[in-house]
Amino acid sequence: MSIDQLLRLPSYLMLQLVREARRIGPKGEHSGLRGPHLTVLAHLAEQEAVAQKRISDRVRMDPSDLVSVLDDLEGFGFAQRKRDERDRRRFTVSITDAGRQALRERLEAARADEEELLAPLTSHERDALTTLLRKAYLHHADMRVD
Amino acid sequence: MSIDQLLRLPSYLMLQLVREARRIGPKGEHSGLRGPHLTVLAHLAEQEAVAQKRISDRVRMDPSDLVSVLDDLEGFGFAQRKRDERDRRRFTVSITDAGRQALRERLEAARADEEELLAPLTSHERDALTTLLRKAYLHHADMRVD
DNA sequence: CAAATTTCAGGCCAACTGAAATTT
DNA sequence: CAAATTTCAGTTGGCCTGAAATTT
Repeated sequence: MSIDQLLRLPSYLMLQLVREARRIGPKGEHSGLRGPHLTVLAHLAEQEAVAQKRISDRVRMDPSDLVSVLDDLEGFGFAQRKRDERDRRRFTVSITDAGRQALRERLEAARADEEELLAPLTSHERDALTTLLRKAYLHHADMRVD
Repeated sequence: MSIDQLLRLPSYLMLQLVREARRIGPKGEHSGLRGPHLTVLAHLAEQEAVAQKRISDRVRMDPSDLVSVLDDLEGFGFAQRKRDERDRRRFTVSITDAGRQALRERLEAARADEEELLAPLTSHERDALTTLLRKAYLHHADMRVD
C-alpha cells in the first residue's frame, strides 16, 4: 500500500530511474567525463568566451564546483581559460575542437544508454515522456535565466 | 544546438528535475528522514519481520548502507531489529506505529512538493507523466524481484 | 570603501568496495 | 570447509557553506 503511494510520486520515480541510468552507463571512452562535465561542455559549445559565473548561473552549478570541472576539462584539452582583459576578475572559457569531438561522442553514447533505460516504453511513449519532462524542466529553467 | 540535444535526453531532464525537487523540499518536521529512510519505511510498512538482505534487494540499496539507515530509524523509534531465532545470521526488521505515522506525514508532504515541482503541467499531463515513469521503472524493478 | 569573480578548505549525503565477525 | 548475513572502515562524487585573493 505505501509502496504504491511512493510509486505515484514522479520525483521518486525519476530518482529511481536516474539511479538506474547511472548503473547502465557510461562505460568506455572518456569516462573521466561525468554528468557536470558534459553539461558544461554542451553550454560551452554554444557560446564563445563565457565567464565562469555565467556558466554556473546557466547550469545551476555552484561556482566553486565549476572550478574543478573546468580544471578537468582543461586537463583533457577540451576547454581553455583566458583572463578577460576588459575585466580582469573574470576568466573567459572556450571549448576546443577536441572538446566538441568528445561532446559529440558522449551525446551519442548517452542516446544509446537512453534506449536501454527506456526499453520498456514504445518509441511513441518515449517521445511523450521526453516532451512532458522538457516542459516541466524548461519552466523551472526559465525562472532563472538572465 | 548541443544544449538542445541534452534537453532531448530523458535521463538528463530527470536528473535536473530531481535536483529541482531537492531544492523544493523537504523542509520542516522529520527532516532527519531523507530519501532512503522514506523508501525503507514504505517497504517495512508492507511486510512483517523482514530480513535486511531482503530489504536491500528490494530497494536496490547497498546492504552496508542499509545498516546506518536502520540505525537512524531505530533511533527515531520508527523501526525495530530482532534476531531471527530460526536463522541467527539474520535480523528481522519491523516498523513501529510511530514509524507508520511518520511515513504518512512524509508522504503527505512529498505530495505537496510534487505539486510545486510539476506546476507547469496540467493535471492530465501529470497523470500521463506518472504513468510513463511508473511503467519504465517497474520494468527495471521487476527484473530484480525474487 | 563595497561588490563581483574565482578559488580553496571543509562539510554532508549517497553510492560503492573490501574485509571482518557470526552463523548456517 | 564454503556460503550467507550483518557490520565496519574507507573512497568517491555531487552539493553546499564560508572565507580568502584579486579586481572593479
